[in-house]
Amino acid sequence: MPDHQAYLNRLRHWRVVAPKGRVIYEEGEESIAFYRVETGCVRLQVNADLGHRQILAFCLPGDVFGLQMDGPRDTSAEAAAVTTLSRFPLSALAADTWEAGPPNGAAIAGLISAATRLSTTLADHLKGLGHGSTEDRLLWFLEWLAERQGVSPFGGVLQPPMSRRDIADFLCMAQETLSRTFARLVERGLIRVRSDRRIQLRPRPRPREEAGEGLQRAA
Amino acid sequence: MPDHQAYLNRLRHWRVVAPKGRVIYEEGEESIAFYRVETGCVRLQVNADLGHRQILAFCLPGDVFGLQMDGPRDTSAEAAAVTTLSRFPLSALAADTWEAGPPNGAAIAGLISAATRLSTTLADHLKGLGHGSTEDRLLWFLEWLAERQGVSPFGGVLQPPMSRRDIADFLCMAQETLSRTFARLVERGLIRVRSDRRIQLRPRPRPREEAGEGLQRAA
DNA sequence: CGTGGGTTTGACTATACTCAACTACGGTGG
DNA sequence: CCACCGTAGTTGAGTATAGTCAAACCCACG
Repeated sequence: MPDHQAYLNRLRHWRVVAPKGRVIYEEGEESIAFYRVETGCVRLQVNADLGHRQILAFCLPGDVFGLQMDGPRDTSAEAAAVTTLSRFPLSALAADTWEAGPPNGAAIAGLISAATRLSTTLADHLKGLGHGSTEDRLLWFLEWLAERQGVSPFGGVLQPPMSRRDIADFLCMAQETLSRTFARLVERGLIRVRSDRRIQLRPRPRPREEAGEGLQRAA
Repeated sequence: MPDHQAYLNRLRHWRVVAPKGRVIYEEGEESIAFYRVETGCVRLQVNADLGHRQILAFCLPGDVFGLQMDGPRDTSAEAAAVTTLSRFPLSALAADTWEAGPPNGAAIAGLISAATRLSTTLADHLKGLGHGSTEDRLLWFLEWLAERQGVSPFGGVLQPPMSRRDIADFLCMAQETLSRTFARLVERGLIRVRSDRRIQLRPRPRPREEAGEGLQRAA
């Protein structure tokens, strides 16, 4: 759907399939290719010692990641679920290998657009973490996922492709806290968790007077 | 110093000066130009209601920001101090306006590199916020600033161009907490705060055995 | 039917936030 | 020159939120 896809398709590339957990590249490696997610989910992350992880971004179908011209990777990329990718070797960006003639202004715009999109994603992430309680953060995440999966934020059913551990590391909270936060949202009637780990977003929290605790209801 | 600067200089651009607090652009505006910081400091931020701010990035001399081909700005940009900028209208990216002939592979690489650098910055920010106490976060910030200002992380003297309020909003903590955290670092001998708001980084925290609590040293 | 990973629950603690007052500094004007 | 004000920053007290450690749980899989 986004414009830049058209230009990417003119570059040399091919499909690869990554099973869940597969490492696409690791922090510190030299960059030799970039990728577009076709199906599944990739997480960009940094691994601190002792299993402490920080997930910077989830890449869903259509997202381009790993696009940097030089230098070592600043994150690792791993498949958070079984994933198919299009792999674009960086060498394909050399002007003489373009299949459809030399790049024009629009093509450049498309590439920059692709490169920029990750910035937007990261910026959104920072905004989401920025302030707010754990509930706010989780709701923000669910909303984001709803938008990306094309389901209504009111009543839609989400199917998160990533584990709860992943979500916790993405939202910068302990997985226990995430679990409790889910429970609280269920209590408040904002979501319903299905047996198969799918999540139904509930329409309106049914305006109750719980908000005004001190209020006396007129009899 | 970075490669992409050379390619940027071939684009049409001019200098502008922004006094402290000046708004360069605002969230939601259409993008018509991008910028490079020459001197001073720019903050990229989102303004929530009620003065709640979240600063996504500080741009120091050499940094390029605002480079996106279309769509509304996803952040505001304001001068955090008196700042001089180079302004590049987006129209300059149309191939026919290049002053030194049509773009080549290297030029494209340079532009993508410029676009990518912000991603790296945001990624670093996420890593910094990720985990760690307020002390960790502040130390990470000071280290970053030291590197950007080219002073030694051991004994160097920093001159933060931004206010403490800005730093607090950048590190996602209340300004009171930031103040206390500064105090704690001073107490621990890690930094010294000069009268003119400059900060001296102290060499070594005097290696104590607190780190290896459980370790037995072979006699 | 047992094993194991992913997830949930419980009890306790610590860290950082809120509200609030107070201080230090710089500029402005009488 | 000094009094005044506004902004930026600090300090204090109390509280709440989320982290840690630990154990139970559940479901998929062999």
